[in-house]
Amino acid sequence: MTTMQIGELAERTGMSLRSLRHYDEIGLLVPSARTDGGFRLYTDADLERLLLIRRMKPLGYSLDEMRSLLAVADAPTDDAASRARLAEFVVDAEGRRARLERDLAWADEFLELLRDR
Amino acid sequence: MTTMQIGELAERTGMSLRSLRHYDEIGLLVPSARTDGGFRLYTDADLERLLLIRRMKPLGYSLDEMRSLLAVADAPTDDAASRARLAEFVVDAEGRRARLERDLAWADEFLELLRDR
DNA sequence: TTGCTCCTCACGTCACGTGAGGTGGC
DNA sequence: TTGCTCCTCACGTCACGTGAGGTGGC
Repeated sequence: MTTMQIGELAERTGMSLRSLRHYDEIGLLVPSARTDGGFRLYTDADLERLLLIRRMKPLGYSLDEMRSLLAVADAPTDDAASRARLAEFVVDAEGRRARLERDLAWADEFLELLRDR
Repeated sequence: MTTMQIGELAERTGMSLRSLRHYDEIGLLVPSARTDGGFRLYTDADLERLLLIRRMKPLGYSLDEMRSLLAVADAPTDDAASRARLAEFVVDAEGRRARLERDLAWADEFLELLRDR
């Protein structure tokens, strides 16, 4: 199993070391292993999870909500309750997506105004 | 001169009362007047300024940066130094705009993954 | 006069940033 | 062995949220 230290994970994802340590502290992204000396070791699965987190950030989820969503996404697909919760998340995410697109439109209005000066 | 109280401004822009009071505290958006009793009174010009602020928010400016940018935008157009600073802001804003669009693309990746489950 | 809207403290929160002081590993 | 990377506190910051307790204005 190939692993990487926190610095490599940070560089590959553009996240800060502090953010990764924070995600560990609150249990959002706990490294799969540690060296005897205490260095965090991340696997490719950890990297994938972090990329999911990174994709969720623009939608404005709190770290707590991300943890819930990842828990539901990791749950077995044949569990009815989990499927229902997942469906709720999708509806919510679509609302957030619409707001993000509205934000982009606002930003473009701003750029137009700025260029017109 | 027609004015409005903080509640109306909040409702018309979707901002919280607390945010508007905060913008007043730090000098980002100071109401043009107050009643004798101390109620904030906002003009249409104040509303326009707030709409500008709202358009800047998605680009991730700090409130301090917004204040600087608004100061430059309000400066006379024939001042060479101001024009130069404005041009810098435009370059910076375009970089932020690109990042925002990248964020939207990431969000869409997330939605795809979520729907595929 | 009654509510509804507004006011000012002032402490709390969320997601980290930023040193300080110390140690692990190729 | 040297230096670069990592570690854990722990306080600071930014943009507000959230009461508490009190007052203004149609």
